[in-house]
Amino acid sequence: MGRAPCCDKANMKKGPWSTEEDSKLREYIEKYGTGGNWIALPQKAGLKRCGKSCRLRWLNYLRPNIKHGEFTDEEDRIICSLFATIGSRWSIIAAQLPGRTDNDIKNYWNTKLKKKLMAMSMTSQPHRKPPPFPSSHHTPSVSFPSLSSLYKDCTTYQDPTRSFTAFEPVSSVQADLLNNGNTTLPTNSSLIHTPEALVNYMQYYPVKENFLMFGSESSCTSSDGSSGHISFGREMKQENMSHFQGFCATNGYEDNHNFMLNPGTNNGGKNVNQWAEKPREYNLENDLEDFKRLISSSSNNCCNNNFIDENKTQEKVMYFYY
DNA sequence: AAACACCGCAACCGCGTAGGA
DNA sequence: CTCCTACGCGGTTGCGGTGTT
Repeated sequence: MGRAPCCDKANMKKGPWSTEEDSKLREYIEKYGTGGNWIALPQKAGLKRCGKSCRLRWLNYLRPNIKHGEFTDEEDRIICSLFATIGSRWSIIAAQLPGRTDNDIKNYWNTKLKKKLMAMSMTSQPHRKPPPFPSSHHTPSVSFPSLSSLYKDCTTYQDPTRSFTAFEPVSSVQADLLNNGNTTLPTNSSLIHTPEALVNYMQYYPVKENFLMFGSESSCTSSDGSSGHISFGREMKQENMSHFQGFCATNGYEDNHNFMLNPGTNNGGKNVNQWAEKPREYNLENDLEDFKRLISSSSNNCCNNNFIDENKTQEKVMYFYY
């Protein structure tokens, strides 16, 4: 037995919104507000739309002060940095960018920014042989060089209840979680103040499909990855923080070949907090110089001037190999 | 000029969760 | 405590626009 639909879809209009619908919705909300009830709103406003659809239209398009158009370099930097820190928590990222919606940022990331980062990675490491690029619903993997370009200042971001710093594990709670996994945390690993520290930090990231992993495992088909939302604005729950276990899941890659592959709390009934053998060997030491070079070469530019023409390098930018 | 391919964005879908009954 | 409803989120889809052949 399936989930009950949120509304009677048979009588609901779908697809693009007309200007008439837009103005109806805007006028109603400006006059009466949402009333805290999106389900009832469309009927009151005289719209043949699902409440969810109205909400989305309002939040993503009609709401005042919505910013459309080009993202600035600063916005790029914030997005990348936060993505590296917390993964695909678009609503949280959007909260740091006034006027931007989570949908906007998500689209921007998927269609442009990710490619920019990949392109930059390729220009930085042209000798690398490309592996297959993960499909779009796979974990959003951020390459190290791209992060290095964003690294420069460990920006601190705010949310309603706390602040956190890019590359900083978002909560100390994870230390407890990790210790439960028979691992010893590197002490004082929560902040990275130098490029070298960042490189060292990389040793603690799990690896999947030859990609370094940052933030959450958000492979996220809706059935396996969307659990454990971070409840910013409310007290953080411990299980929610398990997404961040990937930040420092071992006491050193040389000592521990296990990697946290599924840091989520629920993986569709499959293994939870599963430890698995490191999928492949990699020579981090050989890459250190590359990483450092990338850091120094790109630390002053975020996702901008160093980017190559994505249209002309599509073959390249679809791959990144570390 | 037409056909095809690609891209970007708006919108939809389904799930997890909060909160009230 | 359980159930139910609505909300919010993140992943995915589909369409229209643009570029390429």
